[in-house]
Amino acid sequence: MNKVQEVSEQRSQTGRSARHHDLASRLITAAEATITAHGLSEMRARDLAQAAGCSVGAIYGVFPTLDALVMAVNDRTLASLQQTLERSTAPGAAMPPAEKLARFAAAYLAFAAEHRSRWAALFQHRLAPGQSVTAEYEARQLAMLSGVAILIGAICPAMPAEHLALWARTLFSAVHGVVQLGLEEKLEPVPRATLEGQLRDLVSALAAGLESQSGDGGTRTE
Amino acid sequence: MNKVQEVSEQRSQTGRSARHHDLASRLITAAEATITAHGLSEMRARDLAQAAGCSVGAIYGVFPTLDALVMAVNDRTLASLQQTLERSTAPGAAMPPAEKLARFAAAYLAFAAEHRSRWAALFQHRLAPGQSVTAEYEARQLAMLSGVAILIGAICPAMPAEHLALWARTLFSAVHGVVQLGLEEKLEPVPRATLEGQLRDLVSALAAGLESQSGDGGTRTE
DNA sequence: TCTCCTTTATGAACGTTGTTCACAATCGAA
DNA sequence: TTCGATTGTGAACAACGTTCATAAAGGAGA
Repeated sequence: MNKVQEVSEQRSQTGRSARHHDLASRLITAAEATITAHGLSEMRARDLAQAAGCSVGAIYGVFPTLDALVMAVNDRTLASLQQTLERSTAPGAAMPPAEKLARFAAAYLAFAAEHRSRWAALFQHRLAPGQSVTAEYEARQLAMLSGVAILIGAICPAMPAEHLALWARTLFSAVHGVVQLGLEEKLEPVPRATLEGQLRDLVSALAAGLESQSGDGGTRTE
Repeated sequence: MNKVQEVSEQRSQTGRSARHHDLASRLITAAEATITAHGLSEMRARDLAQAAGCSVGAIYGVFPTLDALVMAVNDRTLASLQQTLERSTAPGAAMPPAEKLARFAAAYLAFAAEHRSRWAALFQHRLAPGQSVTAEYEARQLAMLSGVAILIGAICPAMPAEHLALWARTLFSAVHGVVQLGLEEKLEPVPRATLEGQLRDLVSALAAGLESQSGDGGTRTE
């Protein structure tokens, strides 16, 4: 980047980069709307261009690929999910940690069910080989996991940090699995109330198991 | 179907239907090989036709859609998975049921890791709206779940059958979730040994939790 | 074996993708 | 205003799943 470009970017508030950012924003909004309404598989470059009020080619001046646009939507979705989960554990409230975990799981199910398509897009979308995920995206994932780790730490105060991190991943993954296979339509769909019960039982059984083996605490790697 | 066709089908062992079946078999094999080698997303009609020694159009004389061919491959994969899981629990051997569950989970991980693409295809592939899954497919899913239910029943003899079925689904889903998010490459991939540890801990914690609350046994649906 | 009609195979063509590119419009600095 | 670089345009491109007019093949009756 040469000096002329640098200066111009700092000066013009309504210049190139602002328009750039506006178009990006409109495209993300359009993509999000499409995914919400009809799912990731119905997202089309030409439709997005029309919805965002630009030409097809303009998309590629902002995003290198439609996949990058999907990732931008996924970034937003993950941010929303993270906020929802964070609030669900009611950080201020006095409550048994096991109960907080149960609410966490319930909140995950609620989010997945209420924003099904956007949530599904988080997992349907596979990134091209060699490509990695946004730093923000990774940070949010870690934030969600560390929230769970804190709750588990409240149940097992003696557990070392690395084990807490692993258990957090395990518990999160287990909850995710129940939600995913539960909402999957490949087999007969499980009723929402049944899924809630499954999650409650899963979390309480895990919490009980964690308490009872709180001493050696698992995660052995022989 | 008229009477002439009926008779001819019974007579000719190397006639129409046999060739039909042969081509279907070759196509499934080709599709399976492609998925194994390069993943579901690299499967192409023209490549399959070349590999199976037929024209592109001939595919559609055997399968209504490429999706149907994928489902045929998935049927095979699920059959293989079911067999693997069935054997993993060593039905004859005397062993604590919790240990059998642990081996079940380990076998699931091993299958997913060793046949990654074919296993992934089971979940990547979404069936068209209104379409359902093969009867065999559903039967195999139920068989896997009932295998888990039996093991859980050995841990909680007092638990009623419907609760066993639900718990089987929960445990299976939880294990699946750990494996799926563990093998996912969206975040840094978790080492295989760590995943094995996670699954061991998950299963033993769940088993402990199940034993301790064996009385009321959960799955409440208020 | 020959004939005839039904059934099946063929691969060019079709419609729809994501992506690119020659060209035109636009923008910002002088 | 003028000019050079940047950005927007939409027709064109390649690749995809699927279809269809046409050719080939198959089996039943003579």
